[in-house]
Amino acid sequence: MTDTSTCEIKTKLQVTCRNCSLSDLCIPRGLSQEDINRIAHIVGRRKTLHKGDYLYRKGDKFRGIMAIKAGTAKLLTSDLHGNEFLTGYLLPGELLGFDALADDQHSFSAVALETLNYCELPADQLDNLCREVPNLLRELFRHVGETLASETDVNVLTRRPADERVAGFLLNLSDRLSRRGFSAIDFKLSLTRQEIGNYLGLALETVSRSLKNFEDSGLITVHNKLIHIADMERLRSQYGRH
Amino acid sequence: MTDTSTCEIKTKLQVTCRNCSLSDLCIPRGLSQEDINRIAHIVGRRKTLHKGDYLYRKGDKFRGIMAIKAGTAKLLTSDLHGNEFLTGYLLPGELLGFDALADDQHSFSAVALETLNYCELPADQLDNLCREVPNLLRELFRHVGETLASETDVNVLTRRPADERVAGFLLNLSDRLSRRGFSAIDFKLSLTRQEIGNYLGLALETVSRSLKNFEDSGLITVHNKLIHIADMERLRSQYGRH
DNA sequence: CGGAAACTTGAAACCTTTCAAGAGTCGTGG
DNA sequence: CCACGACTCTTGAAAGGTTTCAAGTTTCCG
Repeated sequence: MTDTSTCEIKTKLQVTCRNCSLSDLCIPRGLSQEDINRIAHIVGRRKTLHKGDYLYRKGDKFRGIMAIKAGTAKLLTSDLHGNEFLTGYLLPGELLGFDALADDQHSFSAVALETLNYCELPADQLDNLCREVPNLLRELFRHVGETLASETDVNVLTRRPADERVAGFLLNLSDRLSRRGFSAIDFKLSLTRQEIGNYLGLALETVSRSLKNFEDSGLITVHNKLIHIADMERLRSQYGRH
Repeated sequence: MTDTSTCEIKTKLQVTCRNCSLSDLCIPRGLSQEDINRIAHIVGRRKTLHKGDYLYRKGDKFRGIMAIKAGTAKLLTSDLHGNEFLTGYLLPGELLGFDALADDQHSFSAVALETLNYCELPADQLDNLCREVPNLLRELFRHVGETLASETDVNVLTRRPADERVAGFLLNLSDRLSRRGFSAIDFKLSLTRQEIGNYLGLALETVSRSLKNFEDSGLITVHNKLIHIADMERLRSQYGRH
């Protein structure tokens, strides 16, 4: 019993932004300790979802900005003909919800790719909070800007040949993971080949073949969803874009 | 002499947001008359550029948000290999500069495609102005959201076949023009086939062929850069996405 | 363990690009 | 005002990369 309650206290403590291991990564970067405290009691407690659960659905009213604490998510949208498009892949520490900024309702659906933890900055308190914490506004804008930039990256990437797209995808992932404290050379893809292909505008078979190419060239090793980057230098120089 | 000075006064009056013919379209939408007045004296006077002039260059420090009053502009970026990418095409009444939000320096270059008029909301006054005019903040966020949404649109579009991409480009243009009071069925492309192709991830010859296809099908007529949409219904139903 | 889903691999089909040549458009200067 | 040259656009044919189709293998999960 005491064990359980200790555990509960720990969990509660973890909920606050101040103690969050991701505090440098999601919103609070660039905010003072005082700022963070003020945000902490407004950010909702951490919530948990499971694989396939929706964080929100296309058309939903904007509820707030969400920060992924653990797990990954994908963003989906579709056109009239029923074609589905995977428009985003979110990692722990990344923010989502900006797709509702234009008209207050989401243009994407967000789906958990595995068990997922997140917390939320409620929309109805954003205004007040921004007034109280001036730096928060700048941080939010910066995040939207990053979202915009990453959208452009994919945009530019999909005008390149298949191998470059897949390599760009791996390098982008590697970069984002390492910035968040994960390994830059060993990671697991939560997306299927089909989903990666959808994201990059390629057939799933082409993704498979590109990965094979890289493996044959000694750039990476692939074990199903597990990727190991064996020669980052060469991968970058052959296929890198920045 | 009196004539000239009258003309000058007119020009000066036109400079303020209050009298701007685009007031419903750029920032002030959703702002009260009072709000607009407060913005008006901060927005710089209208500036003029000519074809090929830069509004800003990739790497430039963020100076502020710009609103195009007359003329069009393109957004360019490039990768390490020197490949250039056209990532945007801006019409009168549209805002640009958001590509500097992430790290305070522009990730695109913005180039005038013809004689261009614009005004500017200076970066160093954005904070103060947002404090004074609470609705402005929401408007700005809404605009960033729209920029994000249109980026996604292109993203999704470039995963479709060539004809659909070109049709989507025309429909998008038609829609944006009509929302700004221009004809939805007769308009001039300021971009070359090469640039359209770059924007859509197609060879310039493919753009030319797609336009030819539409013309042969009676959907549009083309006279060099002049486009006339002859059968909007069919164009939409065959190639539309929303 | 068994079935469904995911992945790999090969070959043919298809769409888009590339290459090439000619026609049209535009701006400038004689 | 016409001519010239540069740039843009069109059009055809061949080349090339990616997709589709198909079949077999592996992985995952109940």
